[in-house]
Amino acid sequence: MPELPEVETIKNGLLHLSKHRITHIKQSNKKLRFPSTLDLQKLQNLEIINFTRRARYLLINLSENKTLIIHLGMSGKITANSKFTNLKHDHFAINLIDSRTNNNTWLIYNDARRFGFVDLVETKNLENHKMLKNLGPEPLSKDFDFAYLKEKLAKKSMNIKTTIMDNQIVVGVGNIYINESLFDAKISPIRIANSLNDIEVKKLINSIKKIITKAIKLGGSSISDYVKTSGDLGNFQNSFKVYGRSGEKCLLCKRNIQKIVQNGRSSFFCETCQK
DNA sequence: CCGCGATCCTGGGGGC
DNA sequence: TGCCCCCAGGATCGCG
Repeated sequence: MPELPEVETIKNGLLHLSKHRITHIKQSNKKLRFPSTLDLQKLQNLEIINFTRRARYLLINLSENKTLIIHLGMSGKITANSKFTNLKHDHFAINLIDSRTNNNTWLIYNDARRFGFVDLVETKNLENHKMLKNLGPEPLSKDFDFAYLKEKLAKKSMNIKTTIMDNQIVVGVGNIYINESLFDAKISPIRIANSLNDIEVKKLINSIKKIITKAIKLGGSSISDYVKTSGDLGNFQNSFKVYGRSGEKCLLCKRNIQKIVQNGRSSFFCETCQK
């Protein structure tokens, strides 16, 4: 799925649709992650105020104090098109009109695996939504700092990789970016979280911020499903140093990159460079 | 409270 | 071409 850089890129690709008015909505009857009790026709005639993001959730702030929450699961895509052609796995499509120019845009949500979801809430209740209320800090925020992470890791006896992927510790760092961040920090994914010393905690924070920042700059990582709202691919996949490179040579020491499985997810790392 | 595995889905790729 | 198995940017739930 899209991790934080992919959702941030999608959000940025939609900003020009702020101030547009919703005129038509198409919705399939397939369930996404949750059985759909939401009737998107409620969106008719609402105006888009702006687009924001929290963790991996795209938030569309609407008139009448409503917010549409969208999560892309593993394979969700959002594109902005001049036409709606109802492709396989299109789950909803929202027609937007720019009142100044009468320009028409379809915002289309497509998700083959249907692990994503959509919900509509009163904006004042947004932070209390069950999917949002227990989230940790944003990785690029000041709150994600040495003192915070040191305290969190001290209580964790599982491996550092799985720990960082826990959204209650820090949000949006998924399987690609944790693998890349641990390589950058030269820390092995199998290290127990509470065994990291102060220098390692600082390095890990710096590496996560650096990798996430670079990935946003490059428009995210396109492996199989992810595309930008324009339909174009992201570029960070060309910067992978360990993710997906098992059996290939480490760019630093030339030994082979290893692949192991931790909590059901693949981990890629260099046993020589990461301690 | 913790760690771990199963689970929700479809599609692509490799082996045979 | 086809079948079968494994794998995939996530996150929750239930078990011991």
